[in-house]
Amino acid sequence: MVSIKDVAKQAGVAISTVSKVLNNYPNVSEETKKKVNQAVAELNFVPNSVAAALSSKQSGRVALLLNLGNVSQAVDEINMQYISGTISRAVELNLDVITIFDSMLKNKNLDEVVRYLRSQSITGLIIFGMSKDDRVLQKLIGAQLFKIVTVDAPIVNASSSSIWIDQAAAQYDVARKTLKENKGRSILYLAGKKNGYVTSERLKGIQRLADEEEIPLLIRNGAFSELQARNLTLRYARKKDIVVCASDLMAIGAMRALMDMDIFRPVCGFDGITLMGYAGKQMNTVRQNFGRIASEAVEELKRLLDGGEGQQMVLDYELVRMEYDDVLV
Amino acid sequence: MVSIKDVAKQAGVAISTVSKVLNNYPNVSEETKKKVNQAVAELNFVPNSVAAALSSKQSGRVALLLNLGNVSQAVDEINMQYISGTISRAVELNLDVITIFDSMLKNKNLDEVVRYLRSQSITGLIIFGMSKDDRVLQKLIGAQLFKIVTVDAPIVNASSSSIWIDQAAAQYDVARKTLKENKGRSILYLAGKKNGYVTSERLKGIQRLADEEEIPLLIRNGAFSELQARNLTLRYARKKDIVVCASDLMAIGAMRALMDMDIFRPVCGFDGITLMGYAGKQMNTVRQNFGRIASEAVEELKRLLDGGEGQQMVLDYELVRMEYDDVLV
DNA sequence: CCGCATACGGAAATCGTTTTCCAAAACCAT
DNA sequence: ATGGTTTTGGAAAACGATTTCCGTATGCGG
Repeated sequence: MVSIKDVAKQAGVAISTVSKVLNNYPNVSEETKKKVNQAVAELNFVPNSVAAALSSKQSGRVALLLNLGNVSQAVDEINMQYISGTISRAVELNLDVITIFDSMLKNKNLDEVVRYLRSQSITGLIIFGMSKDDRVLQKLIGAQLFKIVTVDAPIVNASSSSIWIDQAAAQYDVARKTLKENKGRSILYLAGKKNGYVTSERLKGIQRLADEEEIPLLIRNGAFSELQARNLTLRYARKKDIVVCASDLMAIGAMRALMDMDIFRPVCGFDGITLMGYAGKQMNTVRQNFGRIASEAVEELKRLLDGGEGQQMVLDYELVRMEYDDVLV
Repeated sequence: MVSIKDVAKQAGVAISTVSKVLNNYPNVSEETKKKVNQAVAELNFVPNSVAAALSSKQSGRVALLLNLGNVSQAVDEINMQYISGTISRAVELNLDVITIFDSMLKNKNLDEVVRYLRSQSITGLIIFGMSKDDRVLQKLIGAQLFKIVTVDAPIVNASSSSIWIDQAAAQYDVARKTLKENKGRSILYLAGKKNGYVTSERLKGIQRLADEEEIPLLIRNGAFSELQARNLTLRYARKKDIVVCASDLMAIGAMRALMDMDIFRPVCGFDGITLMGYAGKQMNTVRQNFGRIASEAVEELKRLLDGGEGQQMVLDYELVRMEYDDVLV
């Protein structure tokens, strides 16, 4: 393997000089640079990032933690956007991503998880969709070994940042829009998984709407499950004017149930996934730009790794109405 | 940071001895092992894999190349199964995966791609869904720097293996089943993207069926696109008894078109993705177990990295009939 | 032309392992 | 005891970069 040493010899300069040229250090004359670059080209030299990491003690390695949740269509789409968004931006920023699923962490003891990350020289973590009191997350923060960026799970400390969209506002907005469009006077709300951050935020949003409008609000826990949403809809939808769901998948379940019952109720969802187009009816939903969120998360992590202070960022969302034609490719 | 040196001191042995214990080398007495392990525990020592990689020249780093193709729901689901299948197994085998999307490679010159992989000390590649004469793939093989496992793109050489399912047989089977169940006597076949390996294999399968049954076969190129499948169905479905599609997504497009036309034709797909449940009708399809394929690919790569010879593997598939209840969670 | 400041380039230590090679110790049969 | 194996443990040289520190050119003003 051709090393920096060979380049130095070929260029007739010292090893350290080559390193300086390679890393754009000052105090190297143009002439020397040229010599070095030529030697690099001639020898087709590629720096060994492993050696560089060891030497500089900066691995540039970052782990991406994903919550596979109850595996489903919807989650796949979201996770793929997270993954591709993260990786693309990371490569641009010269970070090196290894992907980890929470399912790989379950039934492992927490120390093992930390050991694994440490052994991999991982210095930064991007964590998607993990509730803020998840024990894994707590352990990772507690270890104080990593810079952490969480998405949709606000944590506050100097070496961590959080990014989220205002779930309460979004839930409020989409429900309100649906309510107004249909002149509804009561709401069936199918909530997400218990104890989740986004679940409780969205609950706040819908609660605020009901309070402001002074209309009845029936809340049932649908746990982000299509089947549960379906069953709850079959059971409760007749009694309320509109069905507001904490996720698109649930909205689809609700819509299907309504079609089976042969009654009409406006339904709205949350997430803006493609599957919405297959629900059979138009629906309002909240589009979160997951790719962009991921990309921002990477940038934020980079900032932390470069010594920046932790901060909180709120990104925007968009209300959309989805139907089949929107997804056809 | 606590290093192997500290462990050696604490245990009262030499560095090399610690290393031997850590890596299960022979010729270390039980007693010494115990001392070392105790020291490791006391100091909470975690080996630095970067240093190990540099020293041993075995990075254990592997890249996973994914074809995002025309980004869609279906592709997301398949890719997620590939990714999670790959990563889970890789961690078990102590390989270290970095994920790359072909979209990150487009409009990069090929040398850059190789340089990137080299600089990352990547020694093995798992490549999903890339046609065998893709220029990137060709370049990677040509570089002779990597052990490669391709999925659904047979290549033959000593440092490469390929895994695939028998696309022709699967296409034949599912189409035949659909034909027989419905006593059809003619076929409209909507094919996949031109020049793809799986496309041409599946074509062979459908062709064989038509030949054997001595029935008319109309082939149109639908490029794995839902919209194209829809349009082609609108145009040609009346003339044939059944519609055989080269992918589930196309099958859904076809089914929707038929519903719009208000005529009935049996449709079958290929892949077995969840989305099929939302098509509105039951359909036959071929279920490929993408997770298992990924897992096998990782094992095969490990074998290659350990010095094994390249080989070809054919995995099995399964005919299924999918409907809404199958996907409800 | 001298002296001083600055730009430039090089020698060498370092990062934390693995691995080779060798010496010492332990064992065994005679 | 002796000599010869076999275990066992240690010293030291890699691996391929980065980075610090220092000495020498170089430039410039006087």
